[in-house]
Amino acid sequence: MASRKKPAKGGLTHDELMHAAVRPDPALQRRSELLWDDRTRSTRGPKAAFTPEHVVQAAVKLADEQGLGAVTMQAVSARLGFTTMAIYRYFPSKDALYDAIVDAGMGLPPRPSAPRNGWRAEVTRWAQAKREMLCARPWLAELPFVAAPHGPNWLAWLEALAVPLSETGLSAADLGQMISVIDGFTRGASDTSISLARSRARGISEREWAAAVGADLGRAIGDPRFATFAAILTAPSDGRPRTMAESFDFGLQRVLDGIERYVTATC
Amino acid sequence: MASRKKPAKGGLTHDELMHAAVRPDPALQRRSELLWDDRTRSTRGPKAAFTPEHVVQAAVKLADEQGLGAVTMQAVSARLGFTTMAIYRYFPSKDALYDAIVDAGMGLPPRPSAPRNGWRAEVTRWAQAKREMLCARPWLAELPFVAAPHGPNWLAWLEALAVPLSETGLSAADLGQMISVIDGFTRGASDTSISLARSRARGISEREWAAAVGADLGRAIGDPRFATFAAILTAPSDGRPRTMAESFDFGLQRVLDGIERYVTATC
DNA sequence: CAGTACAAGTGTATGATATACACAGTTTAG
DNA sequence: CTAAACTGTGTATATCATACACTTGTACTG
Repeated sequence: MASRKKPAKGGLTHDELMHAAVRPDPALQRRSELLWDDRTRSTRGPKAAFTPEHVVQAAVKLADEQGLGAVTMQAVSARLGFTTMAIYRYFPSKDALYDAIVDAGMGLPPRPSAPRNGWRAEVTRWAQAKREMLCARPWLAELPFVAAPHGPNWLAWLEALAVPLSETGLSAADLGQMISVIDGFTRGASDTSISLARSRARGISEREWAAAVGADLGRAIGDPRFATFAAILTAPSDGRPRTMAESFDFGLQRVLDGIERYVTATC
Repeated sequence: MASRKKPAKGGLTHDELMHAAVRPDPALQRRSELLWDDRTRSTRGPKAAFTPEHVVQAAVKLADEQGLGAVTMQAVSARLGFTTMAIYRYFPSKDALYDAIVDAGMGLPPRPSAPRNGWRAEVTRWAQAKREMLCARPWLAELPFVAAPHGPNWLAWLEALAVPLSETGLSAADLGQMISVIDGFTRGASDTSISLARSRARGISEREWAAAVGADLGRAIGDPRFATFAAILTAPSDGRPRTMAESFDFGLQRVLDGIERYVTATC
């Protein structure tokens, strides 16, 4: 019973987070190490029939094909042709396996485009790629993303964003802020598309999904509590309907406008 | 086995979503109705010992105190003093209960401030309030938010954002876009704070949490693959460390700058 | 007023799941 | 050669969601 009612705006600063170097508690430490360590194989005992990598791949495939719910220890081991408990030789718990498939599922970010087009174009490419990655693996968003240890692929995505952003000439502190802004926007603004992708993976058609969401939103129409929002919903289209990808790009450009203004004012 | 590999950028437009009025599939429809219907009590049979509202409150309290994992049908019913199966008289499944606690957990948005301060100030207030709400109930972000039916509180938050935004004079279509931008940013940019809040609810101290995350990020330092990002991490502080709330506000102002620029250019 | 149809809470059963634990077989350091 | 260390297996347990049948209470119907 660990009830805490304190508001979450404690005094923790960005610096304190960024520069923390203390050893974390052993359990988390262990989970993190599984993402990084070389799994140096000690010599004795029988050769392992497979590697943690195989386990992760099997789990990712299951999640891709049948959703995160299908990723059970039994299903993963069956997929590998072994009994349930065999997996525990490679991952100490299901949570540890989840950590691993989060990082593996993210994959690597796209390579920077050959002739550098300026930071805005590169950042746009990055955000689109990240959004597409999230939509291609909608189960990633079902996991408590940020809570999981940040593995190598995770860092690779951040690096791929940091590189073009650095061209702006902003200070390191400001760059850190802008990374948060862009990454946060990208994740948050992809949610609806992710939801659609998840439904699709479950065999629900786009039409059915839109009908369900539309019906929910439609409850606002006629309800005086939601008059303004309803007016936005029911307004006649302005003639150029947008796909979700186009909507995302539109929003992204607004965000980048804001960043650009800061860059111009600062540098 | 419903494997789909198609990229998620299908042709679904914002309009098609917004104006969908078809009836959704019956299961989803049922779940949605539980959030809205008046639960008109039919006359026969014994009086119900409690109401769905009681169930939801018990579940929310459990989640607040011990995390989402503590919300089991058994725990909720025990909290109400009844046997496990009693709950099924009120909610047909755990998913339906989850839908209900998502909406209940969001609560109502803050009332608009008495003297209108202009859309920017109001939107800022809104985003801060939403962020604080998410941090106060970090378990909300563990649920597949957007996938759940959108209940009355959900719509109330959207309405509370739509009202000040309408002052900008943007078209309905653009307003819809801006709502997505702001809401998406707010959710995405709160993730780190939410993660911290969740750890705190589990009894992990701020210091321990920072140590764990810091250790993960610290792996980038010295690794040539993440040189740029590492440089940002290790750069000396610029003298004014920021709390997470302050970081959020900074990012929010950049986003609003971008929106403002569009407003100025358009209206 | 009688009785019956329906509703509410209960008890028990089932199947899925994570994971602890002890075991048997395997390989190699010493 | 032998024992230590490791591998996969089999079995057991605890926790859940949830189906189903049952008992009891209530108020509408005749």
